[in-house]
Amino acid sequence: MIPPYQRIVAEITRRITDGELNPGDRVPSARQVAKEWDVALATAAKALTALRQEGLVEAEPRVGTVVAAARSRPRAAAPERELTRDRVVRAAIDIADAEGLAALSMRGVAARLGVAAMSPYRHVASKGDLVLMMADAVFGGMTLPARPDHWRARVEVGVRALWALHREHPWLAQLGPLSRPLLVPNLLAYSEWVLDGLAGLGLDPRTTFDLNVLLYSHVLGLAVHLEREAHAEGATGLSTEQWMNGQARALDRLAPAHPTFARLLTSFAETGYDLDLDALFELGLRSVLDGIERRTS
Amino acid sequence: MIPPYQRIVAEITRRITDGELNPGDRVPSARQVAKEWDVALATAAKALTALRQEGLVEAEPRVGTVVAAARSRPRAAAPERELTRDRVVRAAIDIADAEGLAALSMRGVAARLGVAAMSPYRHVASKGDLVLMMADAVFGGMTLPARPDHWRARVEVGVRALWALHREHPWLAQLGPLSRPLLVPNLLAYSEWVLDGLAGLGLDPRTTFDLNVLLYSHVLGLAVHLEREAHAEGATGLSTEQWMNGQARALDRLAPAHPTFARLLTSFAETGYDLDLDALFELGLRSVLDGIERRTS
DNA sequence: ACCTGAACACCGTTCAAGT
DNA sequence: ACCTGAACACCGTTCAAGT
Repeated sequence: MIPPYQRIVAEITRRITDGELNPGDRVPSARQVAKEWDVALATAAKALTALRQEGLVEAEPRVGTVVAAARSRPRAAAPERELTRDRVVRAAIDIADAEGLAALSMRGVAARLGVAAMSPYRHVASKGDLVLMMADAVFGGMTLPARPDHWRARVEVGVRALWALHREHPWLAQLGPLSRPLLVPNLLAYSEWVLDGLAGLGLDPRTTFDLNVLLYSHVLGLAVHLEREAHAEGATGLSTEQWMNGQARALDRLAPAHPTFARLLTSFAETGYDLDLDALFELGLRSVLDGIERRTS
Repeated sequence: MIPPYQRIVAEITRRITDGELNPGDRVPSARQVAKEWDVALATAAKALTALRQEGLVEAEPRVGTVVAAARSRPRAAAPERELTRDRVVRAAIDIADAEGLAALSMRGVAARLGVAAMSPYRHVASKGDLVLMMADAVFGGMTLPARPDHWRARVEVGVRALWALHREHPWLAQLGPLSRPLLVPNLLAYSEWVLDGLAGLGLDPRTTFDLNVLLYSHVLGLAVHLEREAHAEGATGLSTEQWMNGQARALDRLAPAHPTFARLLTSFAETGYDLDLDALFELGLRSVLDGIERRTS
């Protein structure tokens, strides 16, 4: 008995080798696979993951899953290249960027690098260790411009850079408070920048630290939505809009008990409602900094 | 070859049956177990989990792990009580409250209820389904007082209740944006409350929805810290203070590159620094509401 | 029909066997 | 000595065998 996901893998492999699908072409999404083969979304996702690990397809961040270029296909090749900690960390970041932190496994990292399952363990102590190194690596790539003079401009620049980093790597929001920053040395550069800005206010050390945490939390709270937005569609197989349409009947039932919610929601019937997280980020940032300014003046 | 964690289980079981440890007494913490048996913290935690699943010990939320009362010990007993969806969901909430969402497993739920591993599946479709039901159950228990007249008081009361709920059930922060609230009907009651408050401002529907998301994110961003705080000690085996002391040398090395951070941190040398998340929550809430008020006046 | 044990395809990690 | 396959103790979930 061949498991269903292997039948899907075999068929998509055939389409690629037969030239029905060419490098760069989108392969069916998990949602489409689920429909076409009449399987659960989890099974469809598994099939796509298997194809990805074989190097036949690649997750193109803002496009979907596409057929890999022929020369990148034998990913298990190039075994002469030495396995380094850096390559392990970078492979893990690639996986987390494309598929989320939940899809990151030590075995998956090894497969992506074409090495034995245990080989990464020569370079990282554990999965938790690897995740800290991933965070350190992306914080190390954070770019902060020339230091503005005014405290508020300094803080804004720093927090915006943190938000931009979370946009690029939404899995950062799943790491938690990083309350022990010395384990992620490159996070210190960010903290130093913001604390330096806040220090311009001459508040007591405790309040200064607190405000740094509050601003970090503001980014975190909104960034949590980023990862879910990126993967929610795959999980339910529906876009927010489709889902809203489908729930219209349920909404009618709920309307009597939730009049304000229902009234507001119906006003989105034509235009739709999509969350502008960037605007919310700016609104929250401005509000908090205004609040600080009012407190100290 | 007996796995190390089983040796630990056997020894602690002996201490309980021999009366060295009595109901209500604290058993060694994961940290203490790790030290006493010279094993990794993961192994120690595993031993305690096994004892918990046997019903010999219980996680007492703000105390630690204690010996269970004799009569509650044969937890696998009382099999005559029918397994219901409600009991499955409640057992899962208990586990998540005591040990975090990461420690929640379908098999663990079944073991806690003394039923076969597959029995819970007769009442929930999947683990994801169970988690949604858990969220719905705790949102259903959320208490909102009489409706204040002023819009701002209404919003404050609602958001504070949401924060209180996250304090009680920190795993709520791991659920993500819950951007499809109809799947968690009881969350709608909260949204309705806050939207009703915000509607008092007469803003356009889009901004009203946005502000609801911003306030929700504010709670989420800070609540993320709650779960980690609760479990960070177990994971590293050190309190924040112990850890800070231990890192003093590392700090000295980093001080030249991070002068502001180092200067602020040394000022905590005697008093220590502990995050007052409740104060930060209030500060952020006030700032955001002030910002809204200023925008609309 | 209802319930559940066995099985499958995963995990992270340990450890000893291979080179 | 360095590397890695086999093994262990888990997962969530499917499915067929048991009652």
